[in-house]
Amino acid sequence: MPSVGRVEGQYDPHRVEEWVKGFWEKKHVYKLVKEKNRGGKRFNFIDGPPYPSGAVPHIGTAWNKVLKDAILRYKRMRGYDVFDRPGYDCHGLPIEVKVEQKLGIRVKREIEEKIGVEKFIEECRGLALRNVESLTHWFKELGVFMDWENPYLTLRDEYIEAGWWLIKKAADQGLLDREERVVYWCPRCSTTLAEYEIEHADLIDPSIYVKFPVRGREREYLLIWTTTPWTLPANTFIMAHPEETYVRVRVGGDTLILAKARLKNVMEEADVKDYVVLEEFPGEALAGIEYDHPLRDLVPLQEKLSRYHRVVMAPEFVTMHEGTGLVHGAPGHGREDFEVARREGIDYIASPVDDEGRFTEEAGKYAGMYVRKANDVIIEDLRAAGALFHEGSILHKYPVCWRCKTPVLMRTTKQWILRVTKLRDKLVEEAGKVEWIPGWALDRLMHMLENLQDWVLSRQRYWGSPLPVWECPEGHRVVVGSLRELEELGGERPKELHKPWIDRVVLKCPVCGRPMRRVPDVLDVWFDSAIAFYAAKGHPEKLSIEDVILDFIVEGHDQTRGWFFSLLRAGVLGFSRAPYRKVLVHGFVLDEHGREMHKSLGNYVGTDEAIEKMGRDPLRLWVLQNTVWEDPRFSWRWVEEARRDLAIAWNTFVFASTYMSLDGYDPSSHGLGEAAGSLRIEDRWMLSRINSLVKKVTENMERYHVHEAVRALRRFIVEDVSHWYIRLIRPRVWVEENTGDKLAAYAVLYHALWKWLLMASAFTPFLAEKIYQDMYRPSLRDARESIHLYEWPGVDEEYIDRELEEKMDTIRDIYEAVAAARMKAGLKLRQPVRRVVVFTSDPAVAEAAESMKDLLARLANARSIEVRPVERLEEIMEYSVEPVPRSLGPRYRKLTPLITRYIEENPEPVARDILSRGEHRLVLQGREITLTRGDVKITPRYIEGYSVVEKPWGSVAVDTRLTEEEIAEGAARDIVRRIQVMRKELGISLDDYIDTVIALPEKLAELVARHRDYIAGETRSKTIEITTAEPSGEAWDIVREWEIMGEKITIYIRKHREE
RNA sequence: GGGCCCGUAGCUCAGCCAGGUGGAGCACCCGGCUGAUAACCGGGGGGUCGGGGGUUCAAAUCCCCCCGGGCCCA
Repeated sequence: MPSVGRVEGQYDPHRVEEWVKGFWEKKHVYKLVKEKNRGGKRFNFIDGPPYPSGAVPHIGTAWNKVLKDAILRYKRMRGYDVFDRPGYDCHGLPIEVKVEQKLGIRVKREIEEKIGVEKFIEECRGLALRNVESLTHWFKELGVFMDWENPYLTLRDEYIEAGWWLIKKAADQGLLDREERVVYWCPRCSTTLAEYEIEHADLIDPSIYVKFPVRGREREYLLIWTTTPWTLPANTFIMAHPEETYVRVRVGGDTLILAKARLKNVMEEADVKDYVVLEEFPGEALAGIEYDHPLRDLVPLQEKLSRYHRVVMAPEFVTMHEGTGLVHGAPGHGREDFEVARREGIDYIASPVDDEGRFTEEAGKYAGMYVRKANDVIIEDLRAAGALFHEGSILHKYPVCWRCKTPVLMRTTKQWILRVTKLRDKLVEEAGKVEWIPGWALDRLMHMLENLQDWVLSRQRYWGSPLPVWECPEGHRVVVGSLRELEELGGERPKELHKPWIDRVVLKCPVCGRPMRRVPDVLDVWFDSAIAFYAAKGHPEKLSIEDVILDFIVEGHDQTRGWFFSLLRAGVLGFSRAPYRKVLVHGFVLDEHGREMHKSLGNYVGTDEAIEKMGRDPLRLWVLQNTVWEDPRFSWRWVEEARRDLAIAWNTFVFASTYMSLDGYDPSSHGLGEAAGSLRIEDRWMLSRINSLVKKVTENMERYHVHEAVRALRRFIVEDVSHWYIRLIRPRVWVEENTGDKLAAYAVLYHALWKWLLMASAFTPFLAEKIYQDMYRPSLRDARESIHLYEWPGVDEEYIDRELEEKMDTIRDIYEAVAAARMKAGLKLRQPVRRVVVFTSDPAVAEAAESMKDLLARLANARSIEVRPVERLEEIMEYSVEPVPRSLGPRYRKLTPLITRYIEENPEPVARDILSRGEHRLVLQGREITLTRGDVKITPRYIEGYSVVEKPWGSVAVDTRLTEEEIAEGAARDIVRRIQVMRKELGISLDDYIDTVIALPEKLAELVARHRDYIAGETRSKTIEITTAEPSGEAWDIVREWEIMGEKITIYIRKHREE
């Protein structure tokens, strides 16, 4: 006959988790879980690939994976066949940089010169794969059930090939193009830098105001401000704001043009006090004004540029926060300038700077100078030309190379782009069809789509997917969509698709027949992850649309602009659809002060450390209970708190399983059906609560409010089960015989805990598994190998009784008042009292107290509960009344003492009349006297024998008058408790018997003796002696002195041995 | 500089969408309880609901501005 097994010992996460880990491994539980739903309804999910630059995941990454795990476990429990392949984003500069550091490479060209690309690539791959392996280890440690044997890796040939397909597809639509772009450039490393390779550092730079002479005007100048004098040789135009007001100002013999809003600041900075505003006019009026470059004689390039020199309107780039309101435009050195140049139809983009940051011949006098060093020379030349209005310096944030901290330059280069701007309307439409959780994620994305830029695909690096474009000397171009096409074009399949092997593949130009070589660029890593939605599964030609469109993804809110956005672009490019249906956004884990976690700040917490210190389930519980889309603050204290709550959950199961197994409880023969006739009100309450809980947790999981689901589960086990239900059923469980009453409690507890455990298995899978194996598995016929092979519990609507749940809340409230009233009276809960009176005029409270009288009496340890309307509170009140002579004296003069005495002798009627009617009339010495509120000071108090506590809905009074019988019972319970403490100290098992002697003074002995049988029963005493003398000199296991009701008593116990 | 999010007790957060007497847990102090006890129960101190303005009979809640923090971008 199956019966409930036993959960034992204190909750030790590491002990539990190590065991469970081994169990899952040995029994191949993940595989079994997958097989269970194979072929069922699909849940098409994909893991956003983390970047394997480190070996141990950040705690925020742990959250990311655990969140996915909880959701996928839930979906599997709901019967879905879940696609759960994880992935890694393996290419890119961060890995290249680490390898460069390892190999001692300082400049990019050393890669080819010293190491060779082949070796370099091998190193990059090695580093990526090692980190992939390590990260996978930690994700498994966290209990994340994903297909760790088959992750998708962006470095694999099949993956790269899948990417080629999309580029070909884009090219076929005319969306692949090549054009000049302004990029960040590190002059020391001779390379472009992406945004994420830029840091901002405090730097001191020149801050100069330069006068550009207006063509055809005498001593009239456009005044501009710049902190990068080295960009002046490439000046092409000047930008102004059409809607701002500008002024002509006379300074000395010069006329300067600048924005009115900046005038005061500029003059103050230049320390010019004498200036006269000649004219105000709108910025619009400046449009088209031509000027000459002050350095045109020194810089040959300026000959080419002079035809562009005029003022153009650029409201989006001209601010009134700094500068002069006239902005020097050098499209070769700035993105905004570049944009304006394009808009203005300027086709010559000057960028006279080489790879190492030196001026080229075009810059004339400055040729060969390192640009930042040329600043001083340029300033002197400006001064000599009479063009320098003011020179100062500025401390500002300036972008620097994250690797060598060199200030970066902006420089023009040719880059390959995807013209996604042409797809904007479709992107907007598709983004709107997706369900975003929370909704504001869509706002973010839409904002970005409004400012949509073309996608710069190419990078001049090594470790990346190769751009599949080949060109011949005639300028003919092919885009290769697959390896098959490569071979069809006369190429030989290389060893692998990375550089340098792919660069050796030479094709034959289909137009002119000449050899074609590959454009040496690699792809932006965002392109790699963008195609994961299909590339993780294979080449798109072999996939159906249902394979490709994801049901659900979840990542951090930084990915709105990252992965969510790039997936959307790739989805629309490749399939004219958003590639996902629902997107959940999660937050960032900050340190306990709300700052970002950084290794350099010393506030970094790794997953390894968190697991080691706190355990996996506590960590999981903590991360999962945080509001999904907000940024939680990490502190060890919170994880510790989560651990403590799990300990309470664990103890709940220890309690249940201990008694059930002791009694050989078999749920299959004494289940809820059998218990139906014996259910007490608290049982019906518990059944209602657990089903309400299942409903609530399910609803929240369906809308991906994981934190609400987790909080509800946590609250339920701690408060409803541990703190309340178990407390209520405890006495029933202590009964030795298998009464229907006890079995009903078992059935309910067993059932409720099982449903809870099933739900908890999605969130704290280790704890749930261990409890299942220890307690539930032995009790079930056809038990499954693992708890993770069960379905999500259903809701038994017929058990839900909202009214009962509300009533129980009221009972808890009343009970709190009773406890407070007892405390005021110094009556411990063990001491029975005659009665408790609930005074209320709230029908709901009265109804609850009335209908749950028995339960309330048990809780309150009262012989009876009475419910009365609140007016009758008066019956247990009395009033002390003091006359107020200051009020009486002036009115009644000599009568005052008599009135005073009257009041003191008749406090009750005086108080009642004044309180109820506002006055009390009396006749003294023939004179009618009316006492009102001001004449007396009334102090109400409760009569002796009651301790009363007030609540918003009424009052609760505990009758504190104890009879001898009640005192005797209290004493007996006191003694029972002492003996229990001693039993526990003795370390004997729950079902052992003892022998007991209680030695105590005569006056107590009689009282205690009345409850001799009760004491013996509760303490499992086979023999019990109540005596006033010391017992004979037999051997006792424990002897202890106690003080009860102010008297010394001595208790002797020993383990009972059968003769 | 822009977009989005967050700001409520010492700490972490609920309450806000659908306005109606500000809550929980933790921490602290006092008292109690104890056969799941590193637990639990009762009481206490603790709040300009980030600041200011507006709408309203009524604002933590709705609207506007500002400040601080986070993410993304410039």
